[in-house]
Amino acid sequence: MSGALKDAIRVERPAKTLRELALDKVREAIVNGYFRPGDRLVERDLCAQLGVSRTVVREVLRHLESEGLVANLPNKGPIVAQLDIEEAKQIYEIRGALEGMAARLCAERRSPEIVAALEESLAGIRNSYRDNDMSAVLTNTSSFYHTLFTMVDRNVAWGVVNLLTVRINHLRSMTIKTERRSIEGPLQMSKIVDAIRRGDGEGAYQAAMDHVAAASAIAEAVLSAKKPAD
Amino acid sequence: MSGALKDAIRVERPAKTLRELALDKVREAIVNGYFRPGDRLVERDLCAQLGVSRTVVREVLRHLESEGLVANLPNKGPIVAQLDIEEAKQIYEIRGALEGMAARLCAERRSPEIVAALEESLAGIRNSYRDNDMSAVLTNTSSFYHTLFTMVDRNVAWGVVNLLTVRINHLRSMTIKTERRSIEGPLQMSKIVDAIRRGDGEGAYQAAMDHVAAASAIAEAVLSAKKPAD
DNA sequence: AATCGTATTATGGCGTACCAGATACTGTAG
DNA sequence: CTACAGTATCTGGTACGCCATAATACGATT
Repeated sequence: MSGALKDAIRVERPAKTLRELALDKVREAIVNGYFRPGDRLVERDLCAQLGVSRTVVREVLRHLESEGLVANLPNKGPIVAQLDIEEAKQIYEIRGALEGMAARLCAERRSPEIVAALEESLAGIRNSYRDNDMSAVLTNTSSFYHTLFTMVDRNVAWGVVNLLTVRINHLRSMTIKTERRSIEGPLQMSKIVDAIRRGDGEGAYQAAMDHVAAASAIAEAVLSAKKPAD
Repeated sequence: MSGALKDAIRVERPAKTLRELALDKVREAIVNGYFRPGDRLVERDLCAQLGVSRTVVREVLRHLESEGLVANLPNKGPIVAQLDIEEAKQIYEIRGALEGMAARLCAERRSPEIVAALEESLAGIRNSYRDNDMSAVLTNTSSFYHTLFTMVDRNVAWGVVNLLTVRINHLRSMTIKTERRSIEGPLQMSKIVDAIRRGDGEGAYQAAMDHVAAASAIAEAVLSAKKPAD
């Protein structure tokens, strides 16, 4: 049997280790608010809730810690990381720089496939907004940026953006619910696509920056309006 | 006792857990080449070498995995991550974008303190080159960028850059050994400082981009010259 | 009654032992 | 000399136990 083909019939295994499953569960639980920022994450409780051993739980906590989703208080143990407004702004800023970079690269490549793929994602976002399916808005937005990065083979930058994005996920879900966002969001994204279509690197860069800047502004408003009420 | 002062007399403790110590050890061992890319990291061997239990070793390996220093082959276990040239280029590119951003912010702030701090680091680099102390070159370079980011309160971006940098550390130690680098490197960095001094945001951005672009080019040359000989 | 010391509890940090499943290695029988 | 079975190796995962520390509750002493 010669190399290239032997993968074709390879039996697909679950392949996910228990640890990875647990990791996803806990991350999701944090991201979608089941665990609130500041909540303590007691190892033995998590063992019970997840139905896995402490070893696995601890590895998961370590992993989330290095993702910035969990903070570890010395002698007190892990808690869900608090997101302060300053940090959130920085994350948006970084995303702007990287997404702008990717957008510029897409524009410079002048490939119709990229434009097509982006427009498909964009259509998905519009549909999700129309259907009021906010969770779908998030995943489609994610896929929009995913294509933006991967079409120009920037998987590392995409990884970084992803890593940062989970930390502000609850902010994201709040910003997209803002009234004007349902109109302005897709509009700004279509400006990115337009610039890419005309091969306007600088324009694409600016449009991408503008989009996250807008998101950042909304997030800041939301966050500063909420913290005092805490 | 009123809040702001109570930290002043706080007694500080060692606070480092065994896990953190082990993490640093292993990371350093990978970064400075004691473990080579592709080497298997057998858990029980590490236990013996580090003198700690498997629990700790496993958590450390998970952590390094999420840092990208260690890769995990399913059912075969962890190995030291291989750095392919494509990934290295992407990392340099991201650093360029972020360091350029930070440099621009520094320039726009027009603060003499920033310039002073940067020049001090730069002097340190020059001295280290003069003394042929390559390890000191690396730490001083690191401190140069550290000030670049932290002086404008961009600690998140600094974290990202740091995370990425460890992955290309052996490349860094090769690029700085290049003949011309000892002259051109500091020269390019002084251009960044100059632009910041004149408050030229765009110039600082470009200078920072140029610097990493040069590093990237050298790294690519080094890497592609070495891989075939492998 | 206020304060101080002590016991208890909760929890993380760490270690050990064990088992199951996958893989790599090896020696032997045909 | 090959095929196959057995074995060693290693990770993935689990269970359990011990110790240190922090917080809290409680009780004693002045």
